Amino acid sequence: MGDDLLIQTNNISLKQIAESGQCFRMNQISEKRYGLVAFGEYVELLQLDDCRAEVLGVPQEMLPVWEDYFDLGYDYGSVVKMLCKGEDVFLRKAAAFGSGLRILRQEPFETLISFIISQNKNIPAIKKIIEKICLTYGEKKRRRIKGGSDIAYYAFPAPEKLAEAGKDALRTLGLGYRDEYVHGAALAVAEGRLDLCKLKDKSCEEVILELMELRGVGRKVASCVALFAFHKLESIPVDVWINRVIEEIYGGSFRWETYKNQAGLIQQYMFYYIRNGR
DNA sequence: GCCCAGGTGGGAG
DNA sequence: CTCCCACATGGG
Repeated sequence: MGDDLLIQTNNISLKQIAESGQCFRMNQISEKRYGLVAFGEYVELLQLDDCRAEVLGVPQEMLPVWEDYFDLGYDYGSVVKMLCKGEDVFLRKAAAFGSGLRILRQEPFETLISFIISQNKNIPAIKKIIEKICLTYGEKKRRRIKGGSDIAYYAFPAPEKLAEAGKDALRTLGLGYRDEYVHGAALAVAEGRLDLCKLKDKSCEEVILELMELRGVGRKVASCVALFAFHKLESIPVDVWINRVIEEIYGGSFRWETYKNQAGLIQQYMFYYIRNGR
């Protein structure tokens, strides 16, 4: 089986994280329960109360990885408090509304492919295609979570699998014109031209520029990978929603420099609030 | 049937 | 530099 990881920290909301648009394989099962596939494992997440959550089905040796995944070492409470006390009315509301958000440390390759797919697509469509990719090319596994039934799930495929698949086969999954982008990125990683492991230690801007070498990866997608996989909190993905905030709330420009190493997190509060709050 | 989606690449001005 | 368009597909 596996052990269960009890997470005790302020500012954790599974609901908010699942709806935050940073991950695409975290799905609600029931009121306070979510299912998630990552690191080739299926786990279930349980919201116990405002400051406690539980990860069910974690193998012993994977405990540190999952603690890392949920970024337990970072004090989100202090950022929320700072914003709620600040003068920016919009950010005050945004931080209060999304106070349970966290920036996950997701697997780089999966994050890269996911956000290549995300371009010009809405979140439900993105999730559907990713699931189809996993179903078609990912390894099939089984797992029983305590108090649940036997679950079959599919890991996110390795770069080699998607590289071998070829873009014509990928097209049939509904990727549209993104087929060559996905295939090209998988090939670059599989052939070692792009070493995702090495990016981890580089600066935010270096990560973004290197990822932008890939065809189909612009600044927005690269920024998402930098933020949601490599945890570069100064990375600021600017999409149609953030542009909408800047236009409608801030009259055309926003001073990101004010928030430096928290800019990416600020961006996430904005994104979540404008889409789900007001 | 219509509009739009966590954009990008390419070209024109 | 900024504007503008095509791109393939599907959700609401």
